[in-house]
Amino acid sequence: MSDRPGRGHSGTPRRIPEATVARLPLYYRALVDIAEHRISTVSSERLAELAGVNAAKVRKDLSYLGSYGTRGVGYDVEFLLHQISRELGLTRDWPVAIVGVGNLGQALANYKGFGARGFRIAALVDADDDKVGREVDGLAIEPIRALPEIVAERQISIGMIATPAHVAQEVADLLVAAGVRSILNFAPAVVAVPDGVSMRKVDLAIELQILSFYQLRKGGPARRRDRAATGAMDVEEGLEQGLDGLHQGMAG
Amino acid sequence: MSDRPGRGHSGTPRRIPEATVARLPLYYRALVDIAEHRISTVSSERLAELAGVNAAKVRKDLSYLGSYGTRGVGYDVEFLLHQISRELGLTRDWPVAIVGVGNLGQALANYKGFGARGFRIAALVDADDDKVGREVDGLAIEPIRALPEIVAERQISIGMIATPAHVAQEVADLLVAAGVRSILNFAPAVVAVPDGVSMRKVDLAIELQILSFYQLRKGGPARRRDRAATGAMDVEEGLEQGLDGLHQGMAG
DNA sequence: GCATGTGAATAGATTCACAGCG
DNA sequence: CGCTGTGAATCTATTCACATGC
Repeated sequence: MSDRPGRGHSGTPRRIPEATVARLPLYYRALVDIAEHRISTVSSERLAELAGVNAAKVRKDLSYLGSYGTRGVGYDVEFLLHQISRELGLTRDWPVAIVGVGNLGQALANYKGFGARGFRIAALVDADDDKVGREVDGLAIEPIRALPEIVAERQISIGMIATPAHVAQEVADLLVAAGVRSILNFAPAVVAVPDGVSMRKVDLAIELQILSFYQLRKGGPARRRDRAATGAMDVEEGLEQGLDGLHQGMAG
Repeated sequence: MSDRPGRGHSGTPRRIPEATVARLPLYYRALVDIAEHRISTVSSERLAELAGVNAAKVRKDLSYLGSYGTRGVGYDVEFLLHQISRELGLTRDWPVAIVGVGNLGQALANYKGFGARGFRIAALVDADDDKVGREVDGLAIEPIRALPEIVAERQISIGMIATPAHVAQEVADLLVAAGVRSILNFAPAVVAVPDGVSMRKVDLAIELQILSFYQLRKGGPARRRDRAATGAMDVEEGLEQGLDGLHQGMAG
């Protein structure tokens, strides 16, 4: 935009737009899939398809990381995978602490899908002393007052808030005071953090309400008894078959 | 190319920007809190504080719904609450089906926090016949092949995908074929749906990777007292959030 | 020739700043 | 006055379209 961002591999710290950052994980996942199929090169078009975005966006996004493609050919899968991993910090270990070991906290603790790439649950913490000492997935629950030591000793970098909403802010404050600078909040509450601390939220109620908003504006609200005319949206393939692996492990 | 309210619709009077729609639930929640404190009027400034956004945004957002405020005074809490509820469809009942009753599916089924306003779990479905018949939170697990009847009879309007990633697309197709037009996907996979179907995703791995990206750029493993840097995210402005006593608890 | 990389054009969201009105 | 409502300005993101370079 103003000062030459560009060309270089010199130490220019390119500024990557937030929207792009949010899509890098999609490219990462798509590339992992592609790599597993032993495919060595991929076009922006194909990558876009697998990531569920459009090709122009892929090219623009990847161009922020550097010019890693080859004109007329595409992107080298392994190389691009490596670059994106590096940008996302997936080559490191990120110890995570979960605060609040209720239903959700336990589900998170059992979630195997994300331990895979560097995110490792290193602590389970709860304010309820009755829970302290119990094990979940091989990890003992610890008292929340031990947070400062836990964070320091295990170098916790990410805290997940899985408590009831009314203590979410309090927990966030404790995490920040203990030195955590990245927080993922699952509690349905607005939580403020100081500058320098990143905070993202996952809020089921909000998602449902957004869906409800749009559903309301579609043809007919759910009241419809006759699902009549929907023949149009039949999906062709016969999916009545297998569908085996639906069991266990949460999504992922 | 996925959701988006979209075309071919009878004349919608106002078009509400997507970003605004995504914030309405925040205002809704803040207003519920305010109402519980028996406060009858609220300014855009105060509402902004409680919702974690800024006042200009609140006013602009609310202006899309109509001019419901009073200059020099503020917004009538009850009235605004009613308007937003109506826009979000929270005055109706939205039966939800959860597909995939593993760890996450169960956590979702037990999650009491969202049942509060109209979202009611009306079906638990799984492909694993060993699970069929078992009860979770008083609701019996049913076979996925019964989906069409379940959706039709219980007027399911929202489907949640809580299966492993490799069957997510298949499940989405089944939901759509059964008549579901709003989907919330928890599986870490890109899922495509036809026009007219809304689909949102909640992806833990993506959130963690985004946090990891920004954490990497915060200059080192554990530094404190730092300003600048991040640039992109971090929560809106400082707000103190004074309300305590949110109701709805999540997780046990 | 062909797919990337990127300026330019467009669309969308946020913020500013102040007019308008109770 | 005080606070909403909103055009205008700004900033961010997406899309277009084509020159570029393998």
